[in-house]
Amino acid sequence: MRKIQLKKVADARLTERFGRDLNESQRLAAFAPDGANLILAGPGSGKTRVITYRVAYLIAKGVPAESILLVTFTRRAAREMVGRLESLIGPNASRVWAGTFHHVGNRILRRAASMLGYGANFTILDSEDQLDLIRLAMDDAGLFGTGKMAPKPALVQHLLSFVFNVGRPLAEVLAERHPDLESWRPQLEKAAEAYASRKRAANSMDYDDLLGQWGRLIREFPDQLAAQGRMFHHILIDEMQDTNIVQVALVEAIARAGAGNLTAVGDDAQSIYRFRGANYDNILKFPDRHPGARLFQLEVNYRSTPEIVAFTNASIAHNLSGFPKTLVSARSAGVRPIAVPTADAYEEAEFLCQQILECHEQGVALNRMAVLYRNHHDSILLQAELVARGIQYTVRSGLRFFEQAHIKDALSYFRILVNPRDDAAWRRVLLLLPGIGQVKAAAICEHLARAADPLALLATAATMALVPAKSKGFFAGLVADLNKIRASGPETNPAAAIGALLEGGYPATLRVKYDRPDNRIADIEQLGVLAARYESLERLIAELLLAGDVYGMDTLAEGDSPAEILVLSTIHQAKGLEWSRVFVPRLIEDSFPNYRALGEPGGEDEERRIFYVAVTRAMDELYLTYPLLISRGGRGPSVVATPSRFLTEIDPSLYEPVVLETEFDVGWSRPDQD
DNA sequence: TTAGTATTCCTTTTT
DNA sequence: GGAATACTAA
Repeated sequence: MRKIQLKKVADARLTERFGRDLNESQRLAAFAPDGANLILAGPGSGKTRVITYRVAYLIAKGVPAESILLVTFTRRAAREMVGRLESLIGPNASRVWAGTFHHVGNRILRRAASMLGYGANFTILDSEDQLDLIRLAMDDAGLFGTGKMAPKPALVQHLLSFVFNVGRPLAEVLAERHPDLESWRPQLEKAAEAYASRKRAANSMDYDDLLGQWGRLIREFPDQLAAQGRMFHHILIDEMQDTNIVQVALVEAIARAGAGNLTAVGDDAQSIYRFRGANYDNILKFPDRHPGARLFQLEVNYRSTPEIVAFTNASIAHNLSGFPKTLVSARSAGVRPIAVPTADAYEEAEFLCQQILECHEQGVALNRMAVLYRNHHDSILLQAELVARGIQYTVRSGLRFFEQAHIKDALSYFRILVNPRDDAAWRRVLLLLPGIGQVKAAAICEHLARAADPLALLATAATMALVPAKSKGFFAGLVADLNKIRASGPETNPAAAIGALLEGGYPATLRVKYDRPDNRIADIEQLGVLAARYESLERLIAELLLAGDVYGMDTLAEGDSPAEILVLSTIHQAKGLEWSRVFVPRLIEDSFPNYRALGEPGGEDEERRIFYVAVTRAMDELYLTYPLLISRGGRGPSVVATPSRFLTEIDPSLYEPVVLETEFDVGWSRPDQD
């Protein structure tokens, strides 16, 4: 009785909050009954709010938190949802299964690994590791040394991943996207098999396997499917438009096996992950796949001014595919978006900095502004200018923290200890030793892979025979280092493992091999600080690899970014976020839309959706800049750039064109003294 | 076989 | 203007 009473109190408080925080259509969506629900939510329409309130509502109704699966697209989105949920319902929030598809897959597969022929200690391969194995697999399949130009490993990797994520046969994808590679098809198929078996032998999974093996689990083990159906009583999918066929098949199968409660949220106009198999048919055809599904539409934009909303509506209207829709701003009038041509990319960077400083003087904190670009490369010049002017910034694009060479080195030592069959990690560590190159490393790896316990085999005479004489000392050092790390008890204390690594021979290697060694060692020390938060090394490694949004140490250092840091981000990374002032640079043909993307079927529409995502991040002011001249990478003369079609196609009354006037205010030129 | 040098080919976006 | 690849000398 008492328990019911408590719940009622919580319920009443929640109901009050619902009434206060949600509008009518948001409330209807959040309170949607069981079954299949589709919530179409335009930018700024309170999508995140609706999902979190729905979860809170379900829990208040008595659904156990741990029986709710909330799949988001990025880890940042997951974290944000859990955070908001916590403020709504308290610590119960952390019991919800919230994370990316890959994240959830990882959690499930750790438990079920042995059923699928993996050890629970399997490693997750990042894209560089994958490339390593693909290269070897291509060699296995005889793609090299044929006298003909074989496709590049990176291309093959992308191709195989794409084939998996769209769930179509290689032959079909090849015919449609790479007819030039048709003649390589038999070898490519062989390479795909070799790659799969190499991964398996190394007890490793790539990102795709986290979905594929999960799929295999529920296909081949009906009791597992049933168990997951029972386990996930309610499934909510965020950013439905970015899911691919594999992901949707997974959750729909689980929902079908269980209670059938599936809520999908998204906006087809914001589908920007086609390159990895996302198909917005998943959202458009949701009603067909789930007859009787309820449809909710949120079309009031609380984020942006009417001027910005008018601009974004006009932009996306140029896409013929997708649901026609018109967002309405709930805000009072502001200023029109501003379009600024600059002489060249340097002037563009200068203008951005100047404008950012001006906004700052008007009282807008730096973290309420962001520069959002199409390509990571577009940020380089700007970064130089920001440094020159002493403006603090953080970059959310390019190399991720764990992808940096020295972090990968450190992780490889640990990966070996967690999963001694991890071929890619062995290779990396061995290549650090002087006198050992690709060939010797491969020989040693192959020798070790044959053993039941590769670590035990390491110090034997048979292994030493494979090591060239001049490397024997270094090799012994490696063995000692590994033993030392193992002795530090990394299973329970990952921070100690990093301490042990730093006391061994690796720092010396790092100093010889890389520039800025002190920074890199500091990075590894920072990794130790992060590691202290994890209960095991295995956990740390997996989390680091699935933490897609961790770019620099400042993000890693914890918490929200301080107020005085400007955000530089790719548009893809900016999804779901908002800023008072948004700057979109490099709006010229070839850059944005990306010329390569234009060559693909449906490419222009996809690029326009990316543009749409960028401009809909702005709350108050939107700046669009484009250089008139662009230099071709240092060499060759500058060429005249064409302003992006995404700008020129829009009714000029919807934005304000600005002409930059250069003030020649330089100290060394004083006409009066001539 | 490795390591250092020349050369080519780029370059989208992410889990 | 940078990284991955191919080439060449030791």
